[in-house]
Amino acid sequence: MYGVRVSSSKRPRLQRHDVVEAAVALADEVGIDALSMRTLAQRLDVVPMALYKHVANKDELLDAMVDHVVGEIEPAGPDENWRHGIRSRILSSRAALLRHPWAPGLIETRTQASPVVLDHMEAIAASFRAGGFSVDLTHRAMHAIGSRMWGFTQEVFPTQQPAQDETARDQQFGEWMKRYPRIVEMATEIGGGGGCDAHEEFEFALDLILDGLERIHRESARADG
Amino acid sequence: MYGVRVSSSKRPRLQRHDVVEAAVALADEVGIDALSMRTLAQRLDVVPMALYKHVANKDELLDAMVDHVVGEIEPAGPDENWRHGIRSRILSSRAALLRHPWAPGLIETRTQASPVVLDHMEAIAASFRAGGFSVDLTHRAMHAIGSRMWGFTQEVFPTQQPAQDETARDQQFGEWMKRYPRIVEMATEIGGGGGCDAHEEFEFALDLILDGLERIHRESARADG
DNA sequence: ACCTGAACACCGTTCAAGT
DNA sequence: ACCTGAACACCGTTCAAGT
Repeated sequence: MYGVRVSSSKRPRLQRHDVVEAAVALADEVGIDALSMRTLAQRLDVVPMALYKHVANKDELLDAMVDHVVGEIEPAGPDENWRHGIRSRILSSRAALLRHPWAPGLIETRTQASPVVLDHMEAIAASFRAGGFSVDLTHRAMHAIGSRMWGFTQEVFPTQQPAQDETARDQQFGEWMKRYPRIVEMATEIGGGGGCDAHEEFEFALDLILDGLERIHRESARADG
Repeated sequence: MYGVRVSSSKRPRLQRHDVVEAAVALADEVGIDALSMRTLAQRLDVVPMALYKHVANKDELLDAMVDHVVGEIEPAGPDENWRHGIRSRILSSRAALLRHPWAPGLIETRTQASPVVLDHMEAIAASFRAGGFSVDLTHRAMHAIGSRMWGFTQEVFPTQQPAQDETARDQQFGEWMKRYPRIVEMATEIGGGGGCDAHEEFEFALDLILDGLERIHRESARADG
């Protein structure tokens, strides 16, 4: 009571896993920009330098965070159909990454691929190959899927924050109508809300690419046979 | 002589444009991470605070840098064919962005779209609409293209740096062969070099998407007629 | 041998004191 | 009115001094 903390000697020794887990949780709460070695240490009730026992530097911590998130992907069981297998793996990847909005940005900036990341890519490539894709077409297919293999796409539509007072807002809208009519009609298209179902858009684009790949694969198979 | 500088009063007054241009050049040279308000000020032979006369803060500077790069895109003339028009605009966008490797990452992280950015998107959307695409299909098409509308794709293949000594490298390669056979065969596929033609891959994926859109568009037009 | 506080070399930005 | 140096509140990380 009186807010007196339990003796710190009672606290179990910090493990690398605890550090990474806390970092992921903190990033979820406050965003990746607010995650510093110092704020993380504070959260763990530890001196900043103590973290360096478990990670060589911040970059290694970020790598470990990516691994942690990618590790949450539930691998779908093997599927006879290459397309179903890849599709469900990607959607499961999407589900995992959606829980950690900062993860896509981190995956993109990592320079060294970790084993966990490579496992995911290997699994997708193996599905294509098992489906009869040539090495070359598999390679192209991986590029075509790109970051969508992680279940995210770069959001291209800006989140414009509306002006404060009503007249300024009307005026701004009028200007947009004149200069960006095609963007405005898209933004206002759906139920007037302007928001769009990101998941539906994701599946549409994914299927568009898989359709294309399937077609090319079929044609090249016919040409060979 | 003797390294004595010309009186600083001779230096023409700094303009916003100079600041942005110098920032772009500096980022090209030393990378975006090494670009700080302080290093930029030093490059311009000016006290850091002088920059704040021309940009409100660093974020606004980054916005301006994006605008500068996007402004380098040569808009292709209007094209009868929606597909040719969009394709050439995207390839011209790619050419501009390739000169500034840091630009994609910056475009992705900007939260507010600038007029220059919106102009680019508007032009592409307008091409779809002029080609007879419905508002809804245009919307989906924009999402499907995603960041490819700027001419870049997230690089998904890791740049693994090989081990130092030869035996360690052989051993590492052996492990990879066992664990990531599909990735290894893709990496070694082309001429043994392992490098792939990024531009060819880009065009392949772009055409894959445009093919798909063209097909859907044709089918929906037939259904309507 | 282990731990850690102070210190270093940076950031972006504020602000008051100078001209 | 304009400019700017010092200062503030942060960073990631080093390192030597403490136990």
